[in-house]
Amino acid sequence: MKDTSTIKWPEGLKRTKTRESVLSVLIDSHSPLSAIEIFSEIENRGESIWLSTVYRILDAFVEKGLVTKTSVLNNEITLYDLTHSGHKHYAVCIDCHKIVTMENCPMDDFKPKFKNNDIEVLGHKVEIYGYCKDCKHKS
Amino acid sequence: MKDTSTIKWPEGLKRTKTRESVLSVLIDSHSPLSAIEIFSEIENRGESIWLSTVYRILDAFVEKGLVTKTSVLNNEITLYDLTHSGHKHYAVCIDCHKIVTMENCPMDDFKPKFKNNDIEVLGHKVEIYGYCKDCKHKS
DNA sequence: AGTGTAGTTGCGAATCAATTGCATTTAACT
DNA sequence: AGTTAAATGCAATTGATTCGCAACTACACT
Repeated sequence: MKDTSTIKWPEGLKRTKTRESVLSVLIDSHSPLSAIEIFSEIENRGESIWLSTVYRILDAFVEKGLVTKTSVLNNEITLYDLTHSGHKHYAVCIDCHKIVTMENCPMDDFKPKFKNNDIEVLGHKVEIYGYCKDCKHKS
Repeated sequence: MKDTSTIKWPEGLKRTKTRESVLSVLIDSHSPLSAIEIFSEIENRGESIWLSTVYRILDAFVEKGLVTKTSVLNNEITLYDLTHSGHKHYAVCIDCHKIVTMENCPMDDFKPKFKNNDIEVLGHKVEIYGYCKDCKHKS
């Protein structure tokens, strides 16, 4: 299991074996993972955990800001990733569901306009979908 | 039931009573609705329909391009709306879930950047979240 | 108008991700 | 080491959505 000491452990959460496992998997991953992928990876490593525990741990991490929850493709996929300093957006392959990180953000110099309602904007989400280079040329 | 004849009926779909009902509710609505909201509205009008039928009809309409499916707030809400000529994005109130349409789109003059992967971009989704003016000043 | 048939719906059961309840276990403080 | 609130194992449940199948109906063709 990858050392999780590089991450500052969130206050108020006990440092348990299952939580270390989940965090470790997230640290090792290059891209966002689903709860089931995290669960499977932990089982593959020979450790034991319950899926409901994974969900509970992810919820706790999200609440502490350590992890960011994102969903893409109109509900089909919910993913979890370590919260990165600058926020990120993703492009998703419609076919193989590969996730590619966007390097820039369209909202950086953009002011959303609403007709008469004013909205206190807290955040935004941008998702791009299409085909990755591997899937572009399938049958 | 509102007259649905202003909308060109999609080819290959039989014009049935239930489909007219669903379309009529969508025409009457000012903003996107969930499947259950559509179902309830039809029941409230004294007509009878099954929820699974609503889903099937919405799927068919989406496939024909008549209706657009959107989900917001990280999976919590899936909404259906008549497809508008120009595409739309929404701002969602985190509290009351009110939907406000954005008048402009940040992607209009924006080129997404990816490190080494190239993506054939087919579309995008932008979602803004925050508090609407009604919820801004709650306790 | 009557008939054939593919498409559609009623209805219930099934699915799937996610959540919850409760008894047991454990991390962390004294 | 003892105490306790928090965390987990485990199973059952929820809630949105989908599926299977028999009955029905819109529509095309006599």
